[in-house]
Amino acid sequence: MTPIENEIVWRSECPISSALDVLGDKWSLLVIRDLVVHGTRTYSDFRDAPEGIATNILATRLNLLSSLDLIERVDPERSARGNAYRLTERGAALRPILVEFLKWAQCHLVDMHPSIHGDARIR
Amino acid sequence: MTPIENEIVWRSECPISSALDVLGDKWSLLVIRDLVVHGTRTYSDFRDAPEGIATNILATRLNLLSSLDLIERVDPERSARGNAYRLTERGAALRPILVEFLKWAQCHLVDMHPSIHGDARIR
DNA sequence: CAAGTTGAGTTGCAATATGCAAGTTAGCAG
DNA sequence: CTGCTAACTTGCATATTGCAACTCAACTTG
Repeated sequence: MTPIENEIVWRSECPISSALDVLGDKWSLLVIRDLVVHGTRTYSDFRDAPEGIATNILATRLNLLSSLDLIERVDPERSARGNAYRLTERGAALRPILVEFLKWAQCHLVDMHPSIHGDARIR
Repeated sequence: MTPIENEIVWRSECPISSALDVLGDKWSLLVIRDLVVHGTRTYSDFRDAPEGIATNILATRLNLLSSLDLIERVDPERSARGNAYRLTERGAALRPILVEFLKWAQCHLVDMHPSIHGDARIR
C-alpha cells in the first residue's frame, strides 16, 4: 500500500477555482455521475463504464474522493470485495452541477458530436 | 503559426462525458469564469489572473475555445493587439454551471480550504 | 480443504499534458 | 525609425495519464 499524497494545491481563494482544483479533470465528475445515476457502484462497475477509465486512475480517484469525503464505502466495516461506493451528502450536493452540464451539452454539443445522446436524463 | 490539432476524442455518447471531453480540465472553465465575471478580457488580463496560467496553456485554451465557438474576439476584423475576447451565446450558456460550482464550493469547500472566499457572487 | 476464479487493486513504463523561462513578432507612441 | 509592450511561440523539465501485466485476498466449487 502506498501512502497516497493527497495534497491539493489551491491556486487561489476563488471558490470556482477551488472547486476546479478538486474536480477539474476528465474523470472525477464521471465517477460522481455514475453514483448519481446508479446510487451505488463497485470498482468493476466503474471500470466497465463505456468511457473506459484505466484501473490505476480509477483507484487514485476513488481514494481522493474518499479522502475529501465526497464518496464512501457502503459498509465501512467490511473488506473491499463487493463493497460498493456511494455518495456522501457533500458528494450528492454535486448533482446540480451535473444537471447543468447535461443541459448545456444537450443544447450546445449536439451539432459538434452527432452521436451524442440528446434526451438523456438524470433520474 | 502552428496548425493546431483540435481533434476532441469523444469517450462515449453520454452528454456529461462529452461536456467533460470539452471542459474537463483545470483551466478552460477558469477562462470562461473570467469572461462571465468581466464581460471581456484581453490576453494579458487572463494571464494576470491570480491562478497564474502559463502563457502557452492560455494560448492553446483560447484557440480551442474559439474553435469550439465558445468565445470570440470582440472585433474579428482587427489584429490581436488590444483585441479582447468575449463569450459567444454558446459560451455564455455555461454560466449556470459556474453558478452551481460556486454554490457547491461555498457550502462544502470552506472547511477544507480555510481562506476560500465564502461570499463571492457572479454578477 | 485444495484448486480455480474473480474483484480490487499495484506496478512499470510509454505517451501526453502541464509548467516555466526565454525568445519572437507585430502594433503603436513619440 | 526606435523603443516599448501585448500577444504569442519555443524548448525543455516535470507531472499526469494510459496501457498491459501482475498481485493478492475473498469467495466458490469439487
